[in-house]
Amino acid sequence: MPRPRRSAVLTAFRTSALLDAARRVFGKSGFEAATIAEIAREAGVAKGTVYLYYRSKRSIYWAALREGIAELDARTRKRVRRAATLHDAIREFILTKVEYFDERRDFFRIYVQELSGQAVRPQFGHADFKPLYQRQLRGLQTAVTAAIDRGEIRRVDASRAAGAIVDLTRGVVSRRLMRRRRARAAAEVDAVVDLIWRGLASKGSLKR
Amino acid sequence: MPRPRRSAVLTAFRTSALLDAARRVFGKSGFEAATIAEIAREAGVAKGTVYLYYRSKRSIYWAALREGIAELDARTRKRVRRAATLHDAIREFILTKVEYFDERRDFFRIYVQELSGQAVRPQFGHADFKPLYQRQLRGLQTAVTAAIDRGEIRRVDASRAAGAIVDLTRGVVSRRLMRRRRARAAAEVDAVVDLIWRGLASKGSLKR
Amino acid sequence: MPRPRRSAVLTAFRTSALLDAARRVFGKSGFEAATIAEIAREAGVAKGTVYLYYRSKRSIYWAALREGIAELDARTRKRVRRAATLHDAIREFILTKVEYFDERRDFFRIYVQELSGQAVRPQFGHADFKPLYQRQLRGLQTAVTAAIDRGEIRRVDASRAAGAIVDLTRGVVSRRLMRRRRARAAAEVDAVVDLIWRGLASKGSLKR
Amino acid sequence: MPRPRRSAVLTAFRTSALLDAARRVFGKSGFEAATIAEIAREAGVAKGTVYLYYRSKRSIYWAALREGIAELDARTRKRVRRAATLHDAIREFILTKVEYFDERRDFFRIYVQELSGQAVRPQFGHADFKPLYQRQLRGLQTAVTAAIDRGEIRRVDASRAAGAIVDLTRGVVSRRLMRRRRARAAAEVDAVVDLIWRGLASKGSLKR
DNA sequence: CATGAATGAGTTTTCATTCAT
DNA sequence: AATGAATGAAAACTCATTCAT
Repeated sequence: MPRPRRSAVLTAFRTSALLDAARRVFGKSGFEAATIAEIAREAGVAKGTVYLYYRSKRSIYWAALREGIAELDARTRKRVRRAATLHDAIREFILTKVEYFDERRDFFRIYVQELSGQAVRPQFGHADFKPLYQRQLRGLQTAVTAAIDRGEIRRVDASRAAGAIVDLTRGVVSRRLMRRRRARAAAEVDAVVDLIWRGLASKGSLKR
Repeated sequence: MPRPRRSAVLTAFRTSALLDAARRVFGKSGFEAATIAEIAREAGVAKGTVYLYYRSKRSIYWAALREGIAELDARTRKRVRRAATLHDAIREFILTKVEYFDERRDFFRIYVQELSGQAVRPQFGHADFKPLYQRQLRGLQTAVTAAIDRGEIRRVDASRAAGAIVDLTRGVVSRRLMRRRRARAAAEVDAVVDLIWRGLASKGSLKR
Repeated sequence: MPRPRRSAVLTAFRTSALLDAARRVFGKSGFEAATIAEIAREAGVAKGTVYLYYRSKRSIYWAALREGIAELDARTRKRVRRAATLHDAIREFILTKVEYFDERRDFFRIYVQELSGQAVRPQFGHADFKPLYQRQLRGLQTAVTAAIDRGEIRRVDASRAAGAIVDLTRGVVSRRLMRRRRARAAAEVDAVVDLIWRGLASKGSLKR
Repeated sequence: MPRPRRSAVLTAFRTSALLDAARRVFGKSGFEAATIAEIAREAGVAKGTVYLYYRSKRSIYWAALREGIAELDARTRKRVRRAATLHDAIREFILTKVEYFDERRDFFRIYVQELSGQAVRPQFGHADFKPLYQRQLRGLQTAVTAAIDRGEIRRVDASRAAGAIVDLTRGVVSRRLMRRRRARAAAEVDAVVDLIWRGLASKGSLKR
């Protein structure tokens, strides 16, 4: 295996600096209001240089988004995989995201806006984005189905359950980031996990 | 004091046509990408006419948003007020929104983007918007607290419960609108109400 | 002689109100920044009405300018005519203008800007304007020539002398209007008349 | 700290071309009627390029004005400083301006309009402009005062005398530029200097 | 590879002027 | 005659993208 040519190292270096900068700038201003000039300045390069690595403003935006999602996805999968029960899997799922976005607030701004955009204008999103996002849903769905089969929880629509977990996760993260002082992550996560867990696991019919 | 405009009717007519057009255009493209020219064309008037009724692009955007939210809020309050139990209140809450946004997909796009924006950049957004949105949360919170006092549900953090209801509602609506063919609203709503209800009402500790 | 038809009265009334308003508004903002809407509002009529009396923004501007100049010209001629000597004629000339513009500051703004414009872009001014303005110069020139013939003053270039009188007049008025508190007109005028008079009347050669 | 622009030469070149163009265009049309597009065309660059060097239409206007005034001021001071007597100082003062504006007619248009604007709406105008202009007046005033002290001229109000010199200068320049064929500068200047000099220097009382 | 000057399409907003009522 | 709603041309300014150095 040839060691990377100088240019590969350089490329990796620039790419990383540019994506960092992009995340900050898009996170601060949103896609439209962000400018290539600002990203370049933030990354410490000239404007033209951005175009040596990315074809367009959109494309650096997608790249930043994709990288963040991929990283988040990787972390999530790693931690969820270790969970022995669905309960723990859900807890790890939510906790991973809460912790990740606590670290990367800027990225959350991009992520959530894009997610809303997706929800709302499916035709627009980048082809790469939806699958990455859907994989999460499918992962949860599979876990839920397995738990049903194991008798851990009652028979629920696995797809809807997965959706609900995702929705509640987003809600927790959103509200955390809106507050100036953030509560301990574990406490907040446990509360929402408790809610969803009762929702999934309680059997029989409840008095309304 | 200027005598009244020749025709309040005309103003109402134009205003309404412009807000309709604004909703469609902002819904399709988002705030930044939308153009006044397109809104004008869509409303069947000349560009300058828009400025006879609204001072700026932002202001017609807010007007469209405000009108939609006010209408949604009114409908929601009316139906929730009639509900005898928290269970029914939650059901009506969600159902009202599902039905409203089924009718007004365009508006959902604006609404959800703005909501995400709020979550993410609270300093932006119009002053009018947050209160209108927070009122919802407080309404739910009050209902939850009352239900706890009546012993309908277990002791939960009312604020978190309200947040969860809002999050799940948004999720349901989002996913409905993403699908080409929409399921019956009632079925979908019942499923999510069931989930949240069990989450709130199930007492004792559950095996994990 | 038929008495004026109603419409003639009305026309006179409107015209006068419009010119007053125009003077104020053009005086306050200059030609470009002034708007027909503001003139109409100031005159207490609707925008469209302005166009019943004047064909265009330029034309109401010219009308306001012309009226002011004509009035100023009339006053000046009347007072200058009475003067027995050139010295008095000059004094009356300057005094009339100082007094007139003390009364009508707004008009001075229009007048002086237009005069500068004329000086600078002769091709632009309205055809009516230059003659009105030149008549002043010729009047002074004639008076100077007569004074030379009478031996009141030394032989000077009458045209240049007339120009100098006009220039100094403008300067006095300008500086008066720039100051918050205005000195007595007579004192200021006498000072400048003294200067110009010595300039014109002193004979022989002076040590330099 | 950004390293110096690649080429200060380029900046100087563009700046100069743009100011030249600005002078021509503002001179032709006045501030309001001039357009950035026309300035750009005149300078042989694209519209956007203007904004690389100046932040706004106003700012290129001020820059053109300031440059012209500064140059004129420098020339004037240099030549006036050399004059041994007030008579010569006045002559040099007027002559410098006549010659300068003979070269730069376009600039005169801007200059005189701005001066009128100042006279008439002091609150507008750029902060830099008034001092630059007032310095002239003060310079003349000082020279007049000194001449009085030396007994060169009679006791006159120095401030008024300075004003008169400025007014007459403007008049001479104006009238020169209005004519198609211009007389020799010296002849015209001498005539007006003679006038003002007699005005200032003639002692005793003159028959009126 | 990197730069940053140049470009010009595209957007918001204003306002003189028209014309149906 | 009067109105004022509607029009759309025009202008300042921004910024993604290109390309000569």
